[in-house]
Amino acid sequence: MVNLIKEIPISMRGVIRSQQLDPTDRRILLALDEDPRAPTMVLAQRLGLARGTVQSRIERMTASGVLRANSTRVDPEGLGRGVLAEVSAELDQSHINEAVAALGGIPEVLECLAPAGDTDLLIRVVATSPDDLYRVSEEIRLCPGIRRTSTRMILRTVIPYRTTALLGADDGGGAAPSSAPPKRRRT
Amino acid sequence: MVNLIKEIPISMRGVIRSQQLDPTDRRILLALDEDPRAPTMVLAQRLGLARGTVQSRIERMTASGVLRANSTRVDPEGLGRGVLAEVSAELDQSHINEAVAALGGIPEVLECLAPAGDTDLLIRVVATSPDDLYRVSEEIRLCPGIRRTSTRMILRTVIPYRTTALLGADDGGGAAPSSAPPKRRRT
DNA sequence: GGTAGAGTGGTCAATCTGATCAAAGAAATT
DNA sequence: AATTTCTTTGATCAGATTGACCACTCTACC
Repeated sequence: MVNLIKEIPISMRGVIRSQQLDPTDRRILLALDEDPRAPTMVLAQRLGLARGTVQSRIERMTASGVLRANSTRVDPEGLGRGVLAEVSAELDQSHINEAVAALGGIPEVLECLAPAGDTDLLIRVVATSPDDLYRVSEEIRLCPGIRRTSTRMILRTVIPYRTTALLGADDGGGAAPSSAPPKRRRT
Repeated sequence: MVNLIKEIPISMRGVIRSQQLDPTDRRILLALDEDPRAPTMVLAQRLGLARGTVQSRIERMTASGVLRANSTRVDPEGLGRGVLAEVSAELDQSHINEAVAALGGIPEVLECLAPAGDTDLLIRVVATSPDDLYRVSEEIRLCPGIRRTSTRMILRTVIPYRTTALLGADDGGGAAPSSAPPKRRRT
């Protein structure tokens, strides 16, 4: 087991994000779900906002990094990668950077997370077939710094990735959570 | 343990997708990473394609379901959900549909996968804090049909979700994998 | 009260759009 | 190989939209 927090310098999660989405941003994002390329004029009319507001909000969100690349919307199945799997990996402490760099060089590696607990990395991968998954898993296992891997194939996506419930959460403003414990009223 | 393949009717993965992205689609998607709302005129010029082609390709991809909702691009951290975790859950076979429906009703549940192996569901969740994560995990645990859960907090995103390597893979056409075993040449 | 930032509505020339068309090219079928 | 079907291309047009700019208003903060 290794401590990845200090050892891995490259991280999106470790970057302090200055932008929090306010209700207007979120309304805009929900509207963009209908048509991600809708003209700002149309969005403004639909949302009852000034056109300049919609424009500047979209620009700001785009510039701030709070939105991932558009290509993250692509279903890997559309690229012939119908098999999804999660690979757990234990790392060798002296080759952490090489391991991560090597993993980043494998196209089928979609994402790589460092969890608390009994494994060092959780790697989300895709493949064209179970046999191809074996190949990808081997490729991962042979990365420098990878000591041990375990592959778990995903049989079904029961609830596809979604954020609309978070965006639509009625929580009054900024980043306050909608599902926080209710405030106690004085009685 | 339960067999989720037959029991869960609602699934995106189970739907047969007719659209496979060809090299032109993929070039367009890579160009859209620079600016997801770039005018088709500009994209066409950059890609050396007719404007009508870009337009019809984007329309086709949009209509086919091969792209997820735009809101999936949102980093939950921008919504105050800075804590990410994976919850493993074992299900009670007689309440599977209720379990899934209940999970779908929890805004912090981003995604729900059914893996092969020793657990029934892998649930990706977010929360505002570790304490909030405890609350979310409890909410999940109390869903009908959930028999046992285990929560693993993600400490760091080592490689953020990305598909560009798959899109940019030089594999000649359609959905053929670029990292498939090389064809044996006759010698 | 003063200041800074955000939102509003308006303006303008340039750019873009959706829709349509005919022709050419590419792919699929017979 | 010939035929059919599909896709791409380039062109056209009136209307829509854009980026940039402006003055004004509103809101939040000091």
